[in-house]
Amino acid sequence: MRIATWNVNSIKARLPNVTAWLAEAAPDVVLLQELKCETAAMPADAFRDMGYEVHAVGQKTYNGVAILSKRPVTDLVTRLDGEPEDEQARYVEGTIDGIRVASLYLPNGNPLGTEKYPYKLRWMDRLKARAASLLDSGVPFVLGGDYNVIPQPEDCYDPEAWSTDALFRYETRAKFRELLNLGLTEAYRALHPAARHAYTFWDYQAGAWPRDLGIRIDHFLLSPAAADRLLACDIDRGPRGQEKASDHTPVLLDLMD
DNA sequence: ATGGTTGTTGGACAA
Repeated sequence: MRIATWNVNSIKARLPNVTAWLAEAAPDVVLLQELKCETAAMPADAFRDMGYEVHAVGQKTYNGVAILSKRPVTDLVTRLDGEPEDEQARYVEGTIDGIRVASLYLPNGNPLGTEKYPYKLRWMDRLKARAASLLDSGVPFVLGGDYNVIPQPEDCYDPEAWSTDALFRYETRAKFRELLNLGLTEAYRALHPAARHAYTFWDYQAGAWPRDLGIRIDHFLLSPAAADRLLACDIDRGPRGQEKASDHTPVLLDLMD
């Protein structure tokens, strides 16, 4: 099974880029983030025409996640437990061929000193609780998406400059490690321990892309049973260099069938 | 040190 994750920064603005890339990369499952549209406004027909089921969880203007799948998706979950008043569209999860697969958009958390950062940390606690529950269930699972977390200094171009940012500060990385220490495998780093400049996001500003000033924030976290089936995990920088690109580029995961 | 960009939206806000 081939699974892709991609923060598209508006599915409407990115539709030609996304459909062209899907035709070439041919993933069985696609995890999208930052749809920036309401659920009903998701351009689902474009993906159905390519053989995908479409399961979007959207809202106006901000956030929004989706799972596209060539095989049936069952038992959909569309939010994380723990904060019933939270209406941000950041999580969707379903079962595909016996694997629980989630598309998540973890809060950015900037600027520090506002409610945004505590919200990010609480959201990470809620995700950890969900992962613990899935581990208890024994089902293999893959949590993919935009984590808005730079795990290690080698995952950004200038660790010193990022040291006080919500994506990299110590407390954020510690929470991410808590998640990993449940027993999850971060697929890209597990397969490419020495990789440098393996970025998934480059800011639109200040020539970040041509200068390769990026960060690695889009990840796949795998349960032990899913990690046993890990074949490959790679970043495709191609889409970031195209016209009208998202500021993120897709990451691909291959699991043994 | 500031400003630099893109998307949604029709002035900021988010990233």
